[in-house]
Amino acid sequence: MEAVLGRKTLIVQHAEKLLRRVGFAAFSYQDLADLVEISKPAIHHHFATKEDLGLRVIAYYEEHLDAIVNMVSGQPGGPGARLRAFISAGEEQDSSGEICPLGALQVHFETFPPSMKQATIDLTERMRSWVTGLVTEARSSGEVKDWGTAQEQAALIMSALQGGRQQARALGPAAFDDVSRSVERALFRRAPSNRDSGPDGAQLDGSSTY
Amino acid sequence: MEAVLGRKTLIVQHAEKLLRRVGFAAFSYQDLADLVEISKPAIHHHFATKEDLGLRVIAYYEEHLDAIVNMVSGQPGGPGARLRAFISAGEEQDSSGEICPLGALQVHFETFPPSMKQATIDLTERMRSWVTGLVTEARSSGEVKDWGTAQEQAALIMSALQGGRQQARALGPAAFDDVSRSVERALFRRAPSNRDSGPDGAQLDGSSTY
DNA sequence: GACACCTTACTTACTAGTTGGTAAGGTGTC
DNA sequence: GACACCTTACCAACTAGTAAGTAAGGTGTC
Repeated sequence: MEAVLGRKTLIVQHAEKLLRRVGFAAFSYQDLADLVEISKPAIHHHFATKEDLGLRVIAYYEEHLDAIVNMVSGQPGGPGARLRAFISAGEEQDSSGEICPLGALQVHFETFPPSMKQATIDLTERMRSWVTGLVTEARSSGEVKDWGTAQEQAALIMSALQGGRQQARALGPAAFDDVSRSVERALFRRAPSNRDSGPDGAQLDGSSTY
Repeated sequence: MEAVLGRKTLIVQHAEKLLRRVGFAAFSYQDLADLVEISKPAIHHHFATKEDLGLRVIAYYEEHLDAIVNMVSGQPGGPGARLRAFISAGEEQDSSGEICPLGALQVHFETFPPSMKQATIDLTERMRSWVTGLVTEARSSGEVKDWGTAQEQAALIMSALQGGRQQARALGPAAFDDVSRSVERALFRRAPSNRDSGPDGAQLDGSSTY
């Protein structure tokens, strides 16, 4: 059995990669079974329906967001540093061709059953409100420019980082770094901290951030 | 036959909507046939393989980009006005739940056959270089802030507008307007021209812009 | 004008293979 | 024996694509 990590967890991890790579409708239980090296009905044993599996994957993303929130809140420095940490969290991860989870959920929205649509909406709204809070604090500390509202700035950050990951699929990883730098320059009064200092910044466990 | 618009064109139009809504792998020839009200093999008559159809849809997007380029270059005012016209072109279109074509191509990239992947890369690069040119002109006219490079600013514009359309799927159309306004405020020295003056701006034929 | 011959645009009926999901049973551990 | 976890064998429904035939219309040539 050698369940070092638990088969169920392994299934979810492979499923989330497939969801992000090709979408929910475009991968089959058989694809997943081949990756996990298990029979197809064994997947059904853990997740009776594909909808169950999809919901679990979204829950996995919720946990991923928790990890980001913790990483950012544990960042040394003031609110500005925390916002910067969030914006640059996605940089210099290999993440070749991997798009951001939230973007994947939104784009494949129409292929979801209702329960997954609702979970997508919930996650998006939670993310939006958290980023808006982050921006609000950074604005009141005076480090961030004050054009527009905090909500508008948060919308820019989320949309740009999400779109950037996708552009990188066609243009290569440098395209994402352009966006990440650009977001920071558009928002902060002072220039970005030096970005190409190697892998010293806080890094998350795995795959691309938000 | 009543081919007012041409069956072939009608097939392409429905296919591009499906591609944008659910992705390339997630719609079937039967889905398409039902929409066009024609038999499934009749679609095969016009497009022997799904790949042929996909390539034609991307060519359709190329034409759509041509239309945007023409609309923008025909805009009264200087380079700044042209850039503003591009940024706000996607606003106040109903486009409920419709994401931008380029984003759809990039996100569904991995489900494409090689020829469609290449066409996606080509279209993305053409778009990137055109937007970068637009930004470069607007910068030299002094209307645009000069943080970062023109390429970085162009990357921000494209990514943000693309991500914004997707966020709107989960958060409603207002989320996109937040982004659109935000992009303009992040880039231009002067505040945006009044945006809620009703539908008087240049509008394109149909569905969501880039 | 009438016949031959072509293309375009479709139809119904089919193929081989894949889809999510199920039924029944085997094997281990507590 | 009860449960977790897995297997093989199967199902109906669906997939892209094919085969074969039909109806309409154009374009020659006599």
